[in-house]
Amino acid sequence: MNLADLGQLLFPHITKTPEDYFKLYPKRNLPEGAKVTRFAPSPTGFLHIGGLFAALINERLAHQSGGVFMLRIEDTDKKREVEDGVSGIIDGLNAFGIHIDEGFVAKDKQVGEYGTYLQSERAEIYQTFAKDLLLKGLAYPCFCTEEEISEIRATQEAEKELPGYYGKYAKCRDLTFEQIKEKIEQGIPYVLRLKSPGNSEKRISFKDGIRGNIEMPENIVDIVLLKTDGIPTYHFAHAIDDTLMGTTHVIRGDEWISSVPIHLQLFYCLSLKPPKYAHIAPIMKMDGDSKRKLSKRKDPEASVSYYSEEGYPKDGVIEYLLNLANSNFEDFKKQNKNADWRDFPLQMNKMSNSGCLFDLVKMNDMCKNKIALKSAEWVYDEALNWAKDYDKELFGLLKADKEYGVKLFNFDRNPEKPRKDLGKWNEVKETFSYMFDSLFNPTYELPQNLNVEDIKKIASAYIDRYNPSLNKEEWFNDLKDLAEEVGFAREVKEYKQNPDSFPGHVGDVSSVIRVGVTGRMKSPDLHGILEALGADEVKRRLEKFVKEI
RNA sequence: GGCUCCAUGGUCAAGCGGUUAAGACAUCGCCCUUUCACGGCGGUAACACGGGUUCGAUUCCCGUUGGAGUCACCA
Repeated sequence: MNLADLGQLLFPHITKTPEDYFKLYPKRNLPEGAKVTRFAPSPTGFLHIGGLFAALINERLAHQSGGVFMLRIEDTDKKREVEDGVSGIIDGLNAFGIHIDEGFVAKDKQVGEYGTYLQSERAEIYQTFAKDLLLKGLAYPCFCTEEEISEIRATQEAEKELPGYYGKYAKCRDLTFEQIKEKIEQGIPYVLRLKSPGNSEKRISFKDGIRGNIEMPENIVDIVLLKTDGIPTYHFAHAIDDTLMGTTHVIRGDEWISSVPIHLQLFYCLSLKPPKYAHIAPIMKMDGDSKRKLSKRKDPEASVSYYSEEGYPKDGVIEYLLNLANSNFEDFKKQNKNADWRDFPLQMNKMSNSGCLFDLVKMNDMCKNKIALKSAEWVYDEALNWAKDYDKELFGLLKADKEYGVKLFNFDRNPEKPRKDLGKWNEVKETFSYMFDSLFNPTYELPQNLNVEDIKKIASAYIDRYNPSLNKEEWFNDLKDLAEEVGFAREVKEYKQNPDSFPGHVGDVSSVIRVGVTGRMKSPDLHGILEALGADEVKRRLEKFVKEI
């Protein structure tokens, strides 16, 4: 068969050659060792936490080495496409501080010299390379229908043979030019397949950046290069794009690991140098008593939008992910308490190669530590910013009085003994509900060791007694005076020595006031709370308390 | 089922032939303390199993078992 004729028949519109594209996209001028990486999602509008994880690893490795991190959109499957599926992904990445150098940086904005970074707009490029393969006798059109393919599959399954289009099953491999021409003229749809030079006896090996050496049988399947619509499959697009874009390291989910033989073969057939590969283990969750990948459909926490909605501090999420990637991240944080996560030297070879369970409890703890170390102003700003999108009521409350808001977040906030009661912003409202009149709806959890008479007596006595001008020590001394006046022990120690001589001690007195004012037995620094609330409000609340219990 | 990867406490994990088998989260107890939180101290808890190799295996090899991924004109 004359391959040139075939090329003309199948690709009459392709006039360029691969060489033209190599000239168009020259080699990058980057320092030695700089990594060029990419995150290449389909535009489904959904950013999976595993996707964020992969993007983070790629971004870190690129930027740590003075390289480039790209965002390419793999929209070669029309069925999966969602309207405006790109924004959700970019917004997610941006929200978590993943900086994109090249490719899509916003919904309709691409930057970089190696574009377009939208695969559906690169059809001509892929077809040029496909034609080249065809001309070299390494590709052929296949007219098999879906039914024929599944029949082949069925017999292979019955015979316990390797499934796929190859060897004797590859019926279209040996079509003559005339047969092809006739089918084309009849308008029968076809795909372009690779004429795999693979040998099932041979094995290939490669070095995975995370998993080390891996050995697998060579690919022998005549995989689809171009689909019926002329758009490439992932495999083919990967080989072309990552070559032209100068990707040095392909770091992706480990569901791709079994496709590596295909990819290596593709590079071989195209006479191109393959990139280095690294495969990231998926993030799992417990389902009954087996592990499984976090699922988009079943698990709300699979989506990064979940973390935004819940109000997890962005850096807390990223740091948890970094900790999952390299467990020595925690040591680094211990030594560099306030360091930015970008200062941590991430190492690819320290990544785990089996999927880990996503531990929301641990992440929450990391977030608590994160928030505990920040200033009250920062907490106020972040909480406000979260509330703006997710809690209108809280937003109104915080917005109305910044000074008051900052004061709340400042309770017990000192650098030596930071209070850790907030892990995410959606906990703010409940945590501080008693600090806002409109949210204050107490059920009064009473101290079990006191009788109601005493509680009423103490609360009543304090109604007109609170003096906001007292400092903390003076204020507490006054509480001790009050304790004494109602027959309680002035000091806790005193009470513990003679528990039978007193109905309670000064701590119980403060408990009564705490419950009266906040409705609960537990709270941060009571002196601060009273001060923030103000004498009038304290009085009002205690009056209400005495009346209602 | 074929191919591939993985296997240390409940979870994330150090460990690379000789260790009292780190650390963090969770959990329990004690201390500190006007409550809570923080903090301090301590406890419970692990090398899947069976064979080798070796003076010696958590560590190396082989099997078994278990788990995960993948076998599309989806990425």
